[in-house]
Amino acid sequence: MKAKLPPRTVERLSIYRRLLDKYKDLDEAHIHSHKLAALLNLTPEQVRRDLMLIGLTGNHRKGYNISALIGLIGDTIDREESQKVALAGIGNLGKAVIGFIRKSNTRMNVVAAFDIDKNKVNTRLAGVPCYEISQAGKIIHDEQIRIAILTVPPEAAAETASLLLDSGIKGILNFTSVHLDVPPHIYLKDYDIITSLEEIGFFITD
Amino acid sequence: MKAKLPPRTVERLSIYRRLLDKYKDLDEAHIHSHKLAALLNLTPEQVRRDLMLIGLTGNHRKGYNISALIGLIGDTIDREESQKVALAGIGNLGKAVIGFIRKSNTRMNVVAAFDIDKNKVNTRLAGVPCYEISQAGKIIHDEQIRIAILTVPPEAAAETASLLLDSGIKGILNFTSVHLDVPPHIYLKDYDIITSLEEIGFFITD
DNA sequence: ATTCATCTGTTATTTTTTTCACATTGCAGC
DNA sequence: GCTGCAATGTGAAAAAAATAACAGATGAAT
Repeated sequence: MKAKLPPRTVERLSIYRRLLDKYKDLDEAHIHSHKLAALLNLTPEQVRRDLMLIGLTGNHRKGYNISALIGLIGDTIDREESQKVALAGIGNLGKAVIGFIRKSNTRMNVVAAFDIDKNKVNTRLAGVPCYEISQAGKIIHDEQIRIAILTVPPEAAAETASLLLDSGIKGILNFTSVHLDVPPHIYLKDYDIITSLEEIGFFITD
Repeated sequence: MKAKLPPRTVERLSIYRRLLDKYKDLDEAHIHSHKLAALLNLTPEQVRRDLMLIGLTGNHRKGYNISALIGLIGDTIDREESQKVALAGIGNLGKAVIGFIRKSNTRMNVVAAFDIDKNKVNTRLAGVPCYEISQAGKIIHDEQIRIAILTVPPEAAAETASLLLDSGIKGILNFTSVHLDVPPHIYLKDYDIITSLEEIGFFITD
């Protein structure tokens, strides 16, 4: 499996799944591309194309079977049963992210959190054990964690990132506004709150 | 001014400015597209084209004048001196976002925060006054706030969003994983942490 | 059983975004 | 003042993404 999919499609698949997860308890067993598109401000064509790309075939009259859809998206974008994630930086943002992940029913699983503050260490945060950052190398290696979330202050970003990469991390979700210099085989995804805000500021119409 | 720019370009312009803001204290007065591109994992062509689109002309030998660049980006993507922003939902995430914005030197300015929790109300959070959500309509209207950040729990998302829109908000940065149904003239930007994580999970290579 | 409206699956088209390629420019060094 | 290297500026090409268009399928209605 695991065909080469466009990044945008992968993003949307994740969104479809999460939306439909809430939907599946309702009466309907099927959903039309129109409906799904309307719920997500997309076009029906876009939805159909995405589902076509993962090989899902819907019923020409009833639409797509919701549970089949959820299952196939899982087969396509998930890896093992659950993927381990480390989080570095237990501030407000770090805590918020842990809470988010825990509440969602993703297969992403935060198994360790790190900070330099010794007061935060050796506790549990929403079930996640917190360690001192100096132990990150060992724990990430031992637990074979591949994905890290970076929520440290900007001044610690570069150093922490390089520590994470040395420990075997392959993908980073970077919340700091610092631009990280990573080797090409590392998947880096930046999220920059200020940029998003300024984009909104530019595009809103009075 | 305010020509029609591609959304991606606007995003990058915001990033250029923030990066160079840190740079401008250094010795160099100019920067080459190569250098800027390398710092941000972009291509030099992309940088040059973005700058071309806003009408910035660099020196063929020395590159782009940093302060001219910062100034012109400001003229292009900023509106007035500062743009007022409201934030709804003073949890960990809300606090983190307020901190982020305050530390960055953007012209975006969070002038009011709202929550239902009466304990959080009538205090100040990093200088931002906190009000009960019931006052949002009045305050947003009186202060002519146009942009809102939504960091409430998912179950309150739809209701809060519609309250914000009724109060005159034109653009929303949505951190809840709930999909909001907004009229076409509203600029909505969703940010979905889980989706980003799952995207990383899909694209990392072992 | 047949018609019909409507939805899917997919090819074609358009639009957007990125990359390529290269003529042009400006400064350093001779 | 030349000469040449190393930038920029930009049209053209390519790639990626979104949209349109429509043939074929299917269940509902008659």
